[in-house]
Amino acid sequence: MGTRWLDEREDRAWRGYRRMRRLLDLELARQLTQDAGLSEPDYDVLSDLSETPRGRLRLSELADRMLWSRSRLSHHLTRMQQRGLVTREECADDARGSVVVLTTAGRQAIESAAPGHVAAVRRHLIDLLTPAEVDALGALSHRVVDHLADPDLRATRPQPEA
Amino acid sequence: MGTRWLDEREDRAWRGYRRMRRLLDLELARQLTQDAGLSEPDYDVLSDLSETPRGRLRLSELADRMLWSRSRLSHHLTRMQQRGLVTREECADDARGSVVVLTTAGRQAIESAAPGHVAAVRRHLIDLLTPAEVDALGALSHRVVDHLADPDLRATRPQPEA
DNA sequence: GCGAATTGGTTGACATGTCATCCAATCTAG
DNA sequence: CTAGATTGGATGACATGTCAACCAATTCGC
Repeated sequence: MGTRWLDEREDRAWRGYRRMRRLLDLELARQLTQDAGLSEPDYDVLSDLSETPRGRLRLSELADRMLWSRSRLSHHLTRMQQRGLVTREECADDARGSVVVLTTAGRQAIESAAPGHVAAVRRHLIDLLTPAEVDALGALSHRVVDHLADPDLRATRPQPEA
Repeated sequence: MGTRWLDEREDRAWRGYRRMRRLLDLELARQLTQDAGLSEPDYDVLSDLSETPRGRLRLSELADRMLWSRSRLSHHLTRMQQRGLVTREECADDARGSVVVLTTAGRQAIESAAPGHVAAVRRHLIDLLTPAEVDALGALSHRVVDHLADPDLRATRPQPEA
């Protein structure tokens, strides 16, 4: 069977998406390090932590939310720990587990970084879109996410029933 | 001045975009390594090279197209060179320069990887979107790219006239 | 209970990316 | 022409990410 290549409009969307991705990343990373001394991964960790009631989360729970491997998170946390942004505590329920805890410095870092970061996200993305485009992006991305999260739908051909 | 945080729909779009990014990356990388033994960066290098008439491009020209630093590209090329996918040749016009050349093996690699890769892009993204959404994504991403590429527009406040 | 399988997390080796520096070739101004 | 600035690219040191192996605590089957 011949390959269905991308037609002109599909190609335009795909190339545009990848270029946008890359440029947006570069700019947001630049802004973050310059204004707050944080990398994007740092920001994401702190941000997810700060959204929980007391700034604490099981390592695996945090990894799942971020779509990171436990290994990656563990490595990253040791680095952030050395900079005083987070600490690890032992887990009461499960002696294997560890709980990641936002330090005061970490809380401060994310709180002072957030306004500038959000402003950059607005300036370089959100505020450039019409309301309809914002909704379209929301709808389309969630559809893609749901699809990728469902192992059955992800396969090339229909899967045998469970 | 208070921060203009993202409202619910903007937040939904922004989070969705980032999750989509991540999951799509993971899946496409998985598919590429598994089916073709290439990483996404490998694929991009080969792809850009193969789009030129004779599979040759100045290193800096390639770096610019890919939005990579020359350093990154240079490192990556030495690795790809060791695997026999590309070679470097001296540049006739400019003795400092070097020309990146697609080898036969490199050409073969991209040609055999492309169909599966495009199919994955379709399956996990393009074919999940309505034609209107494809166009919207194309339009919006190009707008963002143009904005980020223009140093004047990128700044927080209006720049002084040139 | 108890041994086997599983899970949560860490670690080390290695691949990849970034940053600053360096060198040689080119360009520019006088 | 030629000294100084700039450019194209390579390189080494270091930060980050991945993968496989590992260890200890938990869970599962019986």
